[in-house]
Amino acid sequence: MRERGIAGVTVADLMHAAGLTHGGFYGHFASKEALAAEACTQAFSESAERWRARAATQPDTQAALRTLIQTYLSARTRDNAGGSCPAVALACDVAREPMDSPVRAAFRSGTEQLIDVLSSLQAGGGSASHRRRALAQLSTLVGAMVLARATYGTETSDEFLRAARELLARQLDEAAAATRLPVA
Amino acid sequence: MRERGIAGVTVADLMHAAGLTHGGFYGHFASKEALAAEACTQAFSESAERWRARAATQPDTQAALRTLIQTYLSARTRDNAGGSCPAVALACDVAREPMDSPVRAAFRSGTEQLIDVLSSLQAGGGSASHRRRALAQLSTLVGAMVLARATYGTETSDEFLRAARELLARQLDEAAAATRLPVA
DNA sequence: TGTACATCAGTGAACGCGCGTTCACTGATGTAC
DNA sequence: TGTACATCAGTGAACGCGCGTTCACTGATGTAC
Repeated sequence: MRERGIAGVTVADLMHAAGLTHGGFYGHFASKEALAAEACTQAFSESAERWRARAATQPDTQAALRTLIQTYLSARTRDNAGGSCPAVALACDVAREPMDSPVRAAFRSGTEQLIDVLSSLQAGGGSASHRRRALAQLSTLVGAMVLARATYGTETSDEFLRAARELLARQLDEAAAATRLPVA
Repeated sequence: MRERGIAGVTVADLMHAAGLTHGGFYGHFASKEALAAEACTQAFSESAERWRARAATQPDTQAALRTLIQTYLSARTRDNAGGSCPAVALACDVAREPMDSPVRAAFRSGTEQLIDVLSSLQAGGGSASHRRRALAQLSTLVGAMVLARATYGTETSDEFLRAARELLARQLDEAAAATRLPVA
């Protein structure tokens, strides 16, 4: 679903992939929409968990954040739409869902999870500033990936990833410098 | 089409909006896909032209860039999906199009137009650095807008816009300072 | 252990709907005489 | 000016297809006696 979008996956496809026939679907889910919402929730949880797990292997939060950025904005992630961040894959779909859609709700809380993980990796400053930086970083991450995917196959695609990586890295350098020399 | 996505608009809708019946569509376009490509091209041109026109009313490129960022990342733009940046509205759709799709090609060259306008508003450094900064800025702009639209109706939606605005503004301040005091 | 029955996940044909596309036709417009 | 004809944008019924959803049915599993 992350790869092809919600509308791009049919109930028959899904059931076939599960080794079943399409008729049995409604024994498991009330509707395709209900499944989409659950899939969305799960994809975000998995993503957030993976971020946390990878961060735990790093010496400090700064290194963790840098690694996350490098991994996220890689050609490998770009080319693997099916297994990567649901925020990128589903954001546009969700933006067009009706306001009361369960998929929308799932996206909302999923996004908050990612923001929380990113916030927890910020250094220096209070929690409000952590959240602000996390939101800005997530925007850049998601934007660069969306644009890199849309321009896939061109040089510009790689350039988007590289430019965003550099921007975020430079920003971290400056934040680190500011922490070491406060108000200097 | 920007508002509802390519698949979200039917040929009958379009023709009805034009005051005609759906049958006549194929007298104007070879297929729905052909129309989508043309609409994409036009939307990007219009967007780039509007950016250029607004920039021309500003005292300098720095002011123009700041104005562009403030206007782009406003609640007004977020709520007006139909009339705003096609990069945001169509990126996800395009990412799922086949590689040889005419819509993809239109998106590609449209994106280059926006990059060129943004590049032309950068101050200091060479053209390679201008392009790099433009790419990073566009990533942040698009990402923040996509996420703000997907989380529409929550406080987080506004926070995305604000955080991205602040990030980009701070970045411009630093670039300006670096230009005034080079290698100081 | 053996038999009858209830349960229920899964089956696959069928339904209804909406969409992109086609096509025979219409009727207004412009042109040739 | 008037008449016959060609052109062609637009019409709207129809087609084919794919999809979400329903439903009567099957057949394996577990339970009660």
